[in-house]
Parts: sequence; structure tokens; C-alpha cells
Amino acid sequence: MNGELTIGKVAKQAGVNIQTIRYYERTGLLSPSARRESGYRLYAPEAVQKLRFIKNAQALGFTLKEISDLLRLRVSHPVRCGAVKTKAEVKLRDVEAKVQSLQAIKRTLQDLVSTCQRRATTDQCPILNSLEVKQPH
Amino acid sequence: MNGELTIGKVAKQAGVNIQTIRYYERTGLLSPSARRESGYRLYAPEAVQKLRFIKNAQALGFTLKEISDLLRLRVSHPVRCGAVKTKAEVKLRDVEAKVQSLQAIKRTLQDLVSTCQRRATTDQCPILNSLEVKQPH
DNA sequence: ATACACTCTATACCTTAGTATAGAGTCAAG
DNA sequence: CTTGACTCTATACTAAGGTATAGAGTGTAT
Repeated sequence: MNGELTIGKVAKQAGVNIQTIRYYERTGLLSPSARRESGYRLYAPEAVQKLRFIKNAQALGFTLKEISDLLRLRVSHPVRCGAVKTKAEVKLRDVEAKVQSLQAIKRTLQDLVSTCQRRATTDQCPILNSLEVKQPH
Repeated sequence: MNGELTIGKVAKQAGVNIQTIRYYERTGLLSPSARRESGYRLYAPEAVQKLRFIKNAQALGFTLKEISDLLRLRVSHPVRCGAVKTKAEVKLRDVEAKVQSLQAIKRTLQDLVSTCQRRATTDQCPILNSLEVKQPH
């Protein structure tokens, strides 16, 4: 037993459609580690983890292109280190901004819940003020 | 001067396409506060704020449907308070989960940046371990 | 009163991210 | 050695979220 999985097993374990996995292969996001002689795709168990990461990251507003960039971030040669570091820093700023925005929404929702508890009422939309609005440059 | 804006002004201030605003109107997300006799849409200045909120929330992975729900969350009558509170609490759990996931990605990116600084190398994809993977139920 | 920018409706088209289907071949249990 | 579940490629379709265009009317500065 070598631990390799067929596409159906991977799909089931990751909770995604088989077609989705093949679609990700077409777009360069996830390739099988090997093929059987018959052409059947074979995947390492980490493929399941990768698919779950992709689905999580999508729910956070990342596009497949951005997720692909994230997955490619690794320090392969000291010579490329500077470039990787720069990319990681850019992504980090983006992620930090998302965390800030989400926390603002979170505080508003918490306020709303406690406002309800105090039986106060308002016709204003409270969530509108939650996000620090950036002017388009 | 009553402060009402035509669609072009709103679009420019919010940094979105005019067609997008009309699309949001069709989908019930944002309606003009009035129309001129000629049919021209007129918007209150808050429409700009609302559009920016929508764009921010989309970048955080919320769908237009979810954003619509968020914008409707307000305590209008004490009698409805329980329902609003329940909805707000559900959204709150969702937002908290997103914050957790983003912070995991953030820590990984920070590690990556400092790994680079130590000139270490790895062929592993470090970000794969960043998200607490939930089993599909 | 005429340009020119703006807006209207209606319709068509586009991109991203899948999902479905057809027709043929493969695998493994009985 | 066949039957049922699985996989293959290729192609078409779908849904969400826009974006573009045509043809007609409106607003306003000169």
C-alpha cells in the first residue's frame, strides 16, 4: 500500500466534486502526483489537505489565482529568498487589512446583539459604520 | 442644495461602475432614494458609503445575498428583536471563524517572512498547515 | 438653440468558478 | 467473464457578479 488515492477518494475526503478537482488541474492549481497506465489520476494524501485549504481560502475572499500564489510561496533557494519575502509581505498586508475589516464587522454584530438584549430600537443600519472606508486613490 | 447625487456622481465617489449600481438595484441591494421627473435616479450621500461597504464585504468572501442580509440587520421593533438577535449571532459565529482562519494564514506568512530572514530554505509548502481543517460533516 | 455630457431602458456579452453529460475504457468482486 | 462502480476525455451548461452597447431622451453652458 503506497497511500495514493484515486480522484473519487480525494473528492470524498475533501468534500468537493470530482469535476472540481479536474477543473483545478486544468487551471494549474492541483495536479495528480502520478497516473496509472490506464490514465487514472493518483494523488498523495496531502492533496486532500490542499483542497480543504483552497475551500477555506475561497471563503475568505481569495480568488483561485491568489490561492495559487499563496500555495507557491515557499523558500526554495536562498537566491530567491528576497522575492519570496517580498511577496509574503504583500500578502501579509492584505491579510492584515482583512482581519481589521472583519473585526470591525464583528464588533458591530456584537453591539447589535447587546442592543437587542437592552431592548433598544433603531431604524438606522448599524453595520454601515463598521468598515473603515478607504477612498479610492 | 439637497445633497442628492446622480448615478454618475455616486459611481465616481464609490469607485464603481454605473452599470454595477443599476445591477444592484435590480437585485434589490441598493435603490435610489428618488427619481427626477425625467427618470434620472437620485441617491442620498449614504449610498456611497453603502457601496464601499459592499465592496469591502465582498473582498472578505461575503456574497451579495449575505451582504444584503447584513445590511438589513437592524433593531426596528422590540417585537422582532429576538429574530434579529438570532441572525446577528449566526453572522457573528461566521465572522469569528473567518477571523480565526485569517489569523492562521497571517501567522504563517509572518513565519515565512522571518524564515526568509534567517536564510533557511524549505521545499515544503508552509501555508498548507495554516488552516485548521474541518472535516466535512 | 445647439453641442456635449449625462442618463434612461433593454439587451447582449463577459469572467470566474464550477457542474453536468455523453460515450468509451478500467477495475475488482463474485 | 461479466456486472457495477469507477475513471477517462471532450464538450456543454450553469450561476454569480458584473460590463458593454445601442438607441433614445435630458441637462446645461455658451
